[in-house]
Amino acid sequence: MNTKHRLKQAFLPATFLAKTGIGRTIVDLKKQQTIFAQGDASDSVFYIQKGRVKLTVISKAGKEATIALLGVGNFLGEDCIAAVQPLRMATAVAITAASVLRIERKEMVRVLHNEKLFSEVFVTYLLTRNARIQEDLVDHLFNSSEKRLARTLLLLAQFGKEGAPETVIPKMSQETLAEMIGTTRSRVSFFMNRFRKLGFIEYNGKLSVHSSLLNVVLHD
Amino acid sequence: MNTKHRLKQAFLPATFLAKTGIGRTIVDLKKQQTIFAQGDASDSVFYIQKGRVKLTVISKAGKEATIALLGVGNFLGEDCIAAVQPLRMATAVAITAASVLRIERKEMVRVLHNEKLFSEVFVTYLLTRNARIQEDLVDHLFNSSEKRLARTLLLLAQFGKEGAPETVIPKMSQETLAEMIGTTRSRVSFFMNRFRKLGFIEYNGKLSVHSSLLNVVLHD
DNA sequence: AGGAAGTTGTTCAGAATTGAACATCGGTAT
DNA sequence: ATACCGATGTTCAATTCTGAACAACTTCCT
Repeated sequence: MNTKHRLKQAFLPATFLAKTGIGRTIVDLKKQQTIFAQGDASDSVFYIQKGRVKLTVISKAGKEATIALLGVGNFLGEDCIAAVQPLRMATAVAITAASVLRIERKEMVRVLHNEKLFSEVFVTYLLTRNARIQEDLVDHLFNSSEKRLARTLLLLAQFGKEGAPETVIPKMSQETLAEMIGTTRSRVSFFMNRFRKLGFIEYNGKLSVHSSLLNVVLHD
Repeated sequence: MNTKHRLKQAFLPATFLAKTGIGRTIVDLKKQQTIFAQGDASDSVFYIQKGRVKLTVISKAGKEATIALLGVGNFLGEDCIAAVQPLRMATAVAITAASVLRIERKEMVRVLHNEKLFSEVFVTYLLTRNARIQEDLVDHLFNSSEKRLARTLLLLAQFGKEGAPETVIPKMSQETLAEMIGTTRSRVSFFMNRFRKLGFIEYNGKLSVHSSLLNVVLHD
């Protein structure tokens, strides 16, 4: 394998995102560990290789909102690339043990600039993420908190992979669910029990979501 | 100027986005004209050169929501690049006379792939847009409709340019404002009058926003 | 086992929001 | 001018949501 070929290999996205190097280090995280906090200086991008990460924002009034749950293959803190905002706009916390690749801003810019394949993957990622956030926004514009909860549960059920008709959802407190859909915990508790009575979900230790929960979202 | 130099020139983003060519045409639009509609086949991206465009979504229940107001320098319909979703997820309507560059999907992919500078500009655009949508979402998670209206008016006031302390906002019906912040027209009417009585805004034919409106957004 | 701490089920009064109705006020087409 | 139409101001009952409280239940620690 000649040098040129090795160089090219090194920059296939999958390869790049799995290897350390100049400006790239792997960071292992314990459950509950903070990756960065709202207000921190923002000079690196992360790529999730293992585990799950929660993105939250805290308002002036001190309320906390969860704006995204990210998993394997997602980027994190990518806003810093555009360098408009040199501060983290949200807090990122690992909600399971996790492993992330930390890429310094300069390195990220360099690679984006020099490697077509990587750049392509990243653009696709941004477009997908964009679409998802936009859907969340539309959800808020149209739906009641009951429907938003139903939608969130359905999305979480698909979170890992292609869905079996009933899927188990990772442990998640009602408090967090409330933060995600923008309501209060008591409301979440109320609706969860409603869904349970109607047979849309089940739980004792694990939470499983039936496809029948779709009725809540789809019905006028 | 040799051929190579001309070729390079042609792909500086500003140049590219101003010129027609294979897979690129300029489309002139009258006020109220539709660029694409929710559900249409999605095979091109647009770049706004002149005018303003409204992006709306219609829910199953038939309600309409305005998810973005885009101006010069914004892209439109870019989700089709990732090709995950071959259908338009929203409707785009020119709200002033406008001029947009229509770029076919294939051409867009080609240029993104071949032209570093263009790709860089586009990534920056996506990151900015991402941040903006996310802010909109956070706004919904935290704020009451009164604050959301105030925020929207302030953003509209900045819409064109760097802000004079008081800025005139383009004509915009209360109905549209209601769609943007996710509430009812009567609520918008109510708050608009409140803001007026408090001296935060003024209007007879034109609507001007004072910086004092910030108080509404900033106060606990 | 015995807390301590966190999570969940439940209730409720007060606050905010919705949806619909009706009156008013320019425009503007005939 | 008259009639019509869209946009706006205003009201109100019904609905939904918030915020706070308290008890019951789990988990985890020692």
